[in-house]
Amino acid sequence: MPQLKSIGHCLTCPVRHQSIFSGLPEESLKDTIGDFKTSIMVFEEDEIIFNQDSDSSESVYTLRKGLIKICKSLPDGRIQIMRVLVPGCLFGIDGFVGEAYNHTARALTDCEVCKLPLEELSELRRNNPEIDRAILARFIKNLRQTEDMLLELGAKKAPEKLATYILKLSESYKANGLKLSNDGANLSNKDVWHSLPLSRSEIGSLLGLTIETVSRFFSDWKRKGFIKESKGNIQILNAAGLKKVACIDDSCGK
Amino acid sequence: MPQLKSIGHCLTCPVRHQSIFSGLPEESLKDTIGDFKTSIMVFEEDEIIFNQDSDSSESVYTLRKGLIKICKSLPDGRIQIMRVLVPGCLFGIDGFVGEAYNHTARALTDCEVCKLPLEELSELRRNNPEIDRAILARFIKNLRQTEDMLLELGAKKAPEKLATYILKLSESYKANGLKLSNDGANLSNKDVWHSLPLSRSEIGSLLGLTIETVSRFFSDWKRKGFIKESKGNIQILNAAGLKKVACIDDSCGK
DNA sequence: CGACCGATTGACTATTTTCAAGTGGTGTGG
DNA sequence: CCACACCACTTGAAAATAGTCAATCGGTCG
Repeated sequence: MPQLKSIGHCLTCPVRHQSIFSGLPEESLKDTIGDFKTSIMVFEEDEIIFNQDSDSSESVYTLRKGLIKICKSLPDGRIQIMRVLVPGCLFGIDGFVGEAYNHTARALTDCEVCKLPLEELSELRRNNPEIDRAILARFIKNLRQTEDMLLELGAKKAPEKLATYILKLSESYKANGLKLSNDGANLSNKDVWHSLPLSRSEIGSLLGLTIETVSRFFSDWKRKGFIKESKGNIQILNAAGLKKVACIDDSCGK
Repeated sequence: MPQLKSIGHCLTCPVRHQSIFSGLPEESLKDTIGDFKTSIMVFEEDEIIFNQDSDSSESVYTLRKGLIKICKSLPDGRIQIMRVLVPGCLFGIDGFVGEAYNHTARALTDCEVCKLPLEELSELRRNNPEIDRAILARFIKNLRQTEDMLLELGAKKAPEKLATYILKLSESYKANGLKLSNDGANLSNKDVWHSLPLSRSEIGSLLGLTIETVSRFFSDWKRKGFIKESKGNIQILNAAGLKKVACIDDSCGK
């Protein structure tokens, strides 16, 4: 069951510097959003934060801890994952037009979420150009990512989609300096492992493929020495090889 | 060649009531945006309004006349159409973060476009809650449509995609009361024809299919009496049949 | 130990693409 | 006015791609 953990305090928020309030200097933070009350909620793995169609959108959320998947589904039950949220992500921004959410948010791992009442955030936005810009920027980034994904799904073949996914995953780890989990002993410092946030079946659901297709190409690339995998972590051994498969630059069969 | 036609006048704009200024009452329109200069530009079929990556975004556009396709492409030349704009649509809103556009806008037919300098629109937005809301609402609608499309491309099979496309096209004609072109003589008043804005190849590019696949299912449905086609116009004879194929409600194999 | 679950693998099938040939309408030039 | 080229679309046959079904592996947990 989702649970209210506490009232949020922006000053001590673990994702303060990734949040939409990151543009505000420490000293004005309190004045600006001092009386702005947010609820920290805790969700367990697989619990739903909000639901496509059925939930009406009265809140906007920021992910503090854990991972969340944003999904849509067809009447017969097929599921498409639209994107995966990492700590700092703003979501549920659909709400600004005050209808139902257009998608479902579901906890991929146990997680912690900061819930912002839509009304108050709107006002905050009106009075703070910084915050307004931050929200808008996220909006646009979100739209761009969704468009990029549309190209992936519409134009690419299975191996291209998969290779692109692995490479982008790795990119995003590098960019955010996220946890690179070394699982112990005999690693050179050039060995960079990334934890795979999604199961095979979820990767399939993200890329419009079946679990078997995902598995086959991964196996293939392991045999070819492109990647290595161990306990939910993945290592890219031959990025150039993957890039050639992925069709992300001119190295693909132009 | 794209050509400057004239300076825009919002009061006499053909899409004034679909535009982001539609919320402003006639009398305040002049005061609010009186000194706000826009350029009306004319593009011929297939000309590019702006280009993915190469063009930096300094303007936002409203389509006044004609149709535009928003596309992205892969390095090897494959093209994905993201959406098709109809008169009144705002586009190029990427620009609010001031980077390159994330996609290419290309004239599907000869068309007329109103170009709004980004700077001025931003200011206008700051000072007019109405306009701000209108822009935000379009943003969200755009994001939702893109997400919906992601589900179409990721989760559906060819016939489902195609049937959905035809049905949605018909819906949007009904919703907007757009031109239903009767091509002449012996039509009962129940015969509603919709002009098909896209060629077979473009439909394929929108749905991630080849031209042949599109053609085959259309032929199939003509034989089955689901649809009829004549000179670029299409008529739905059996919506229920198409819906069953489309997987848009519970009638699909749940 | 045994049950369970995610992942892998193989064999087969279905779907979609590719390649190639043909159709039909439109417009141009002789 | 006809012949011709051109273009979008259609159709068929073969090939590639991805999905389905089923058996199996390997790890984890009670």
